[in-house]
Amino acid sequence: MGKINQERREEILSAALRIAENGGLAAMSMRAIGAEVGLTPMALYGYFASKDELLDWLVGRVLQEVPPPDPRAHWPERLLACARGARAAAHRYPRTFSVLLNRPVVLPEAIRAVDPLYGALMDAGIPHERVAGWERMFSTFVLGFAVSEVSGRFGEGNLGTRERRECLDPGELPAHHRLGEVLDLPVDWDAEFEEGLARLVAMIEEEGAGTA
Amino acid sequence: MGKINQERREEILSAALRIAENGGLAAMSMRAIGAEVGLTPMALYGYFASKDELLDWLVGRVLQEVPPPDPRAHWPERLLACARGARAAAHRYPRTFSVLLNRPVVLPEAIRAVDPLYGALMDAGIPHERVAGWERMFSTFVLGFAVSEVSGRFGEGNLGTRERRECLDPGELPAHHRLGEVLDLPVDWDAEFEEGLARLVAMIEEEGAGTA
DNA sequence: ACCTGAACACCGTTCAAGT
DNA sequence: ACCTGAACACCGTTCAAGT
Repeated sequence: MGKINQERREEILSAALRIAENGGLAAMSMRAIGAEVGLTPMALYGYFASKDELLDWLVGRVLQEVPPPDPRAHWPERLLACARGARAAAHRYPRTFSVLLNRPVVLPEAIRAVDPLYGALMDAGIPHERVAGWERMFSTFVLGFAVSEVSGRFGEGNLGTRERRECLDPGELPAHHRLGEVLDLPVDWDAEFEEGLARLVAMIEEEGAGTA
Repeated sequence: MGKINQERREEILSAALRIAENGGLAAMSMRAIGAEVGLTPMALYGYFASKDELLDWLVGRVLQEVPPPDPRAHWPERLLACARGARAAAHRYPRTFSVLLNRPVVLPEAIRAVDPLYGALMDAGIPHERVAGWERMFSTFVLGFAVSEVSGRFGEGNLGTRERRECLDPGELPAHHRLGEVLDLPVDWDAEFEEGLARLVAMIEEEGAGTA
């Protein structure tokens, strides 16, 4: 077991990432990945037991691109750095990033990515038994926002919203009708992300201060 | 165009949902769906232009199972009802629910599901131009939490966490090491969801009161 | 330790044809 | 309007074989 060429494995994962970003996750077949690195598809099974396992490793590959925060910075800056780094990775790999939310991650890379968050929350004064819960809140917001953004769930720059709204019975959509054109205003996604983040940090500070 | 048997369409979507829940999303092939409703796979293309479009409709099918809140209830209760209804749907369809976060939803059902949230936020006193942003925060939390729960991202009841932690260099995971056994405590997911929800509602109330 | 070729049981989708 | 059968170009994966 185990004595397999690690560099080659990284090379394969990078190829998979490249293919997914160029043609979408559906284009990322074992055959396509193999061709990209100059191998038969069957050769990949020497590095990954199945395509499913390859996808697990791909989660780790994406997580590696979220740089760990500077440990000398104050805890709010460390939280912000993790959050912004994760969102930046989502923008860099918009077609692949959603795997982070879809797969039950049990990789070393996942634990390694969480550790700085635990550290920052403890430094904020959060009681130990509540650190994991706050980390879940924080990462759920960050990943949920980032995935919604790149998957288009938030609407693609609100194009076409108006038309779609109007082809529905207005009596069925009273709130949309009351809001009207306000819904077509452009959105500053950076600002919205930062505002949510700031609120979370403020809540963490408050809970931390209460027990300091 | 358009004059197609709607009941049959619903029947097909229910069959698709059934198959995905029994065997996972990967088992939901056009062939399997066809067989489940007693049709050739090709017959499905009379109802959906492609499997991708069928998946879009499936999002609507799942959203239909989130009951609209009682419009006579106070706005916080309406928000809570929507959130709990969505999470309940996630628990009912754990293997299918993640499609809600992965697909750019442009269906009437999606707009219909959002309308009660817009209404509640306006009744809370949120300025009109900030209603959509608050709705995104709220639904991101609800969907993100629910998807993380059913996809296993939060850890499967924390089983095996300890072992996984220990096979990593403890010097690389200082925060995990400091927290130690606290990380193995059981989690009350209902309570954690409700706590996050309560915080959101409190924040909404605060912003609404500031401009009332 | 690493890779290949042929083969198996599947996919989504098109197209011509049937009622 | 609705459905079928045959066919095309793909899948992931196994297995025996090669170096």
